[in-house]
Amino acid sequence: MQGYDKHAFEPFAVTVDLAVLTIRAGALHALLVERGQEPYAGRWALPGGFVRPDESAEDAARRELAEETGLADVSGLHLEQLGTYSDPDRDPRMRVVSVAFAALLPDPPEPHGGGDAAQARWLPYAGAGPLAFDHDRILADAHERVGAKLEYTCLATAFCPPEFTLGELQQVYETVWGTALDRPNFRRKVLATPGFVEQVPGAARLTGGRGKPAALYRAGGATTLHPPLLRPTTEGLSS
Amino acid sequence: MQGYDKHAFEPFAVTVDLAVLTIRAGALHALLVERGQEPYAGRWALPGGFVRPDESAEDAARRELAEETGLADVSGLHLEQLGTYSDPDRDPRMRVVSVAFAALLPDPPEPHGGGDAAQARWLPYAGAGPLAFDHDRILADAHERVGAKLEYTCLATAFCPPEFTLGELQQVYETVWGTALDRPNFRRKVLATPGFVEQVPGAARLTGGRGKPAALYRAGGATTLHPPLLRPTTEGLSS
DNA sequence: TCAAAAGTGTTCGTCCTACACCCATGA
DNA sequence: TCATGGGTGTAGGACGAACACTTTTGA
Repeated sequence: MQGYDKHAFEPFAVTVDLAVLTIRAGALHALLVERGQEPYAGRWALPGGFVRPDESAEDAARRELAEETGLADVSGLHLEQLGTYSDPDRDPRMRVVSVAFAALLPDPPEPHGGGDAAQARWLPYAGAGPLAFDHDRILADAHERVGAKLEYTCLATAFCPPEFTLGELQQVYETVWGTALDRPNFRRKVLATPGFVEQVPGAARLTGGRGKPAALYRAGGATTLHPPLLRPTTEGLSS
Repeated sequence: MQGYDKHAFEPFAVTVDLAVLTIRAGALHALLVERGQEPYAGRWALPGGFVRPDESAEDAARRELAEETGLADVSGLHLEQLGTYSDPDRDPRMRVVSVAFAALLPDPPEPHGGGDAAQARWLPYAGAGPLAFDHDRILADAHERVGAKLEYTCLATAFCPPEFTLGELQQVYETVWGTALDRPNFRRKVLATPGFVEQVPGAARLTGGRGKPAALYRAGGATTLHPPLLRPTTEGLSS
């Protein structure tokens, strides 16, 4: 640990990769870009890019998120660091260390390739692979992380528009977890957690064309969920 | 995203920082090194170092862990990526992106500075700060992460020697969480989780000099804890 | 015989689960 | 009037919190 010398070490490129998730038509979708050149030409990949000299990885991720989605304001979107992928061989061209992020957004606006990348598209999570580089693993890690955080945080509202019904909120859980939930119990659980959601007074909306109009809710101030909303026995043990 | 050019971007240094935690004398301790030079000369810092060209961040972290603790075999220790800290100003000398790891180990052997760094020492977690760079935040994030993972994983055994008593396991929880737990209930909870611990047949050990000898247990094969062992109401809400 | 620590039993309340049932709306 | 989805009620069981109690050791 003698004095730093900018050339005492092999230079690393530092990038960000984004696992941008949303729920469309009852299925989990991810935002992907098609690679035009080698390596992995023609394969789908997570959007991402270099971290610039004057920004943090978080800054870079939000910048890329805005560029790739084409959204004017991404400041309210949930963006969370997933982890860093640093295998020496993950990019055959050179040493690239990538900080991966998961981003969650509500109703999916069709993206336009406003940024430097090729056209980005929403593809169903199931059957999206195989992706370029180690992006299959990053995307799977993002799914796993989000699924786990639904249990003990109020994250689910990040998938919903500003005003949503409890049925839509439940669909978030069911889609990410891939399981069905009991509606009455889900409803009670959510409403019993102070600050998870708050009702929009007097508002209601029809959902499936038919049926009773559903009351509308907004995300509340709470971030954690005590007690947690556990997904039905992932593994075959107790309870 | 034209072809990569090794000089098209500002070079980044990539390092690892380690939050090495243990429990000594009923208190959480962290392994720290004293800085000899500016910046932050004389301050304590987390051990760490550069990621080498041919290794991943995980490789580098385990290598540093061996060097700093002086342990011959660190392959069994719990080592987990915490996150990446990439604020452009976090190191005044140059752009350093650091991948932080949390490591957990049982009974603390006094480290010798076998590596390149100055003597590393175990300091109590409480009152360790202020540390150099953003290491206060990294260390706090490690504590928070470990505390949270105790709830829903079998991580606590990583703080224990190969054979331990349930009382010692309970001390891990109480020390990390800073709360007292009911012994009978803790015991039942742990034993009711298949694969959390398995009893060493016939073995027993005196703990406090007095009292009934405690049965010894080994870590089991399970990694997750269903249902979770929640810490007593962190925040003042439901239940 | 006392203190200390391990280990067992029991009670009581709360939460979760599972259903059955009613309400409002469009076709 | 029927299908569809929102919303309420309720009985039973599992689980956790609290605490009394027994057991085994060293002093």
